Amino acid sequence: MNDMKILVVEDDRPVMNLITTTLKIHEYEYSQAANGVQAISLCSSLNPDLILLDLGLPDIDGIEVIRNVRSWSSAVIIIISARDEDSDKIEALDAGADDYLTKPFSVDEMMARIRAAGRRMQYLNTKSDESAVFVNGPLSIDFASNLVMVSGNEIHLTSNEYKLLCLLARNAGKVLTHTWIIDRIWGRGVSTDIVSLRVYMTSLRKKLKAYTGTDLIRTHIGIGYQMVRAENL
Amino acid sequence: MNDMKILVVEDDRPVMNLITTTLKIHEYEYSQAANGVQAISLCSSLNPDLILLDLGLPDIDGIEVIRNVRSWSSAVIIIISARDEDSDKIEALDAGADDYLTKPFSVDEMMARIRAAGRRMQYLNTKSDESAVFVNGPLSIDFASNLVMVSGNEIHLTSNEYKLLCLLARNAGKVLTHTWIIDRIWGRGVSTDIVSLRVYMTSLRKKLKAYTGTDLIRTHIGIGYQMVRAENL
DNA sequence: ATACTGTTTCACAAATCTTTCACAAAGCTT
DNA sequence: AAGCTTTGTGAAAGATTTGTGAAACAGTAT
Repeated sequence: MNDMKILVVEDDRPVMNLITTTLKIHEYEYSQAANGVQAISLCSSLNPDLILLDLGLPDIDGIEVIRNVRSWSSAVIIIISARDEDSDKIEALDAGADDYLTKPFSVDEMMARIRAAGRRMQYLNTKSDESAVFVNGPLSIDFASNLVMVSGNEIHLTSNEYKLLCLLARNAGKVLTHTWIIDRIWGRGVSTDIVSLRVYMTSLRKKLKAYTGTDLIRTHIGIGYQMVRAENL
Repeated sequence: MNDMKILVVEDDRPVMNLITTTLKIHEYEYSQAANGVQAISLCSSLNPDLILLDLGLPDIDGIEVIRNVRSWSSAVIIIISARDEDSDKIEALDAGADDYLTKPFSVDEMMARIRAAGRRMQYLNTKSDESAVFVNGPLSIDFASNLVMVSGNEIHLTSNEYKLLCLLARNAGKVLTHTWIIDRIWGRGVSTDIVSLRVYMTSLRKKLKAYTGTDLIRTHIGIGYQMVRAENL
């Protein structure tokens, strides 16, 4: 039995069945909600560790559900959205969602995300957020000393590169949208283009890959970037 | 050779081998103990700088080992715990452990934490031990007599230059921000500009480089300065 | 007062970082 | 597979930050 409580929010019966059957097979403990009101209510009574949330609910807007839950829960939120809802997806991530699945999705993919989220959860719990040292595979960041090491070799990052890396690292596993990142590096409302962000991603990646072949940063086209935990790839 | 004595306390042979092999590769000096009694005994005779301690020992409770050692030693204690010893982990941190690794852990992560601990340790040691002589490549500083030597030649520094050098040396390896340095040399809230700091950096560097080609001080644009350890460049 | 030493300021050169741009590469859509 | 969109990347242009010599300033001893 996996020690993670999951709340599945989905109004489409067949999809709900597919999900719950899969969760059952993998021995996860789960509850179900078919609409937004029920989701929020169940969420507060069950306090789940992870929420699988379909954005297209019949009553409340999925984004509102995220905002509501995020205001008091630190559960990992994985949203489920149809392909042509890219803008909703971004809004959801900015509202506090952690990752997403695009319909139609494979159950393998779903399970992979859930496992990754489980590790992320555990990481957040045990590290109590403000650990002085961040470690992910060959990468380690000593926040106290402003030092970044790859495979034991110190690498030099510019101020913006370092900020970018810290954002990704402190939210490892989570998908960060372009605008979210830009807001935090250049400040809200600054006209800086996404083009600069791309250039920084290039040089950051180049430096991180100097001593290892692996690229810990994944691109989500049309959405943003994500640092993947080494054990998930 | 890294100048840190490490005591590894682990009863599981394969894990012990993994750890010691890794330490050997990175040229750390280490000793081994397979149980709590041995650990405490070796600890008092060797007085290690860092202890890697598995919580699940066959004889004494790991927490007791920590309490015992902490009562007289200031060694950095990094505990190794299995996932199901999570509550013990908290107790261990309360008892005086400094950091922890959860089994299974990667050797990369272990090394990152050991290095971080090393940096912290060095900071604490040199800070409290005023009579220590700092040595880094061709540079040596005798804090007791305020004597600075480069390649065996005594050099004369002004008061501010000396303060600056001491800050860098006592935090060797660490990146120090401009404001941090300024606060410490001129006092907090003093309006002294960063321009002066630059001028001091120039003259300090000039004097340090008088007898050696190497520049031990690295500039981090937009951030501050760092004294790099000679073995790292 | 003068010489001496150390500190701060200033102006400009040098180094480095940031942004922009053009085009290649990769990813989606049909 | 073709066409369109998004992302990656090297290089140039632009903007900032640093480095440095020299001058102005401050304090002390001669």
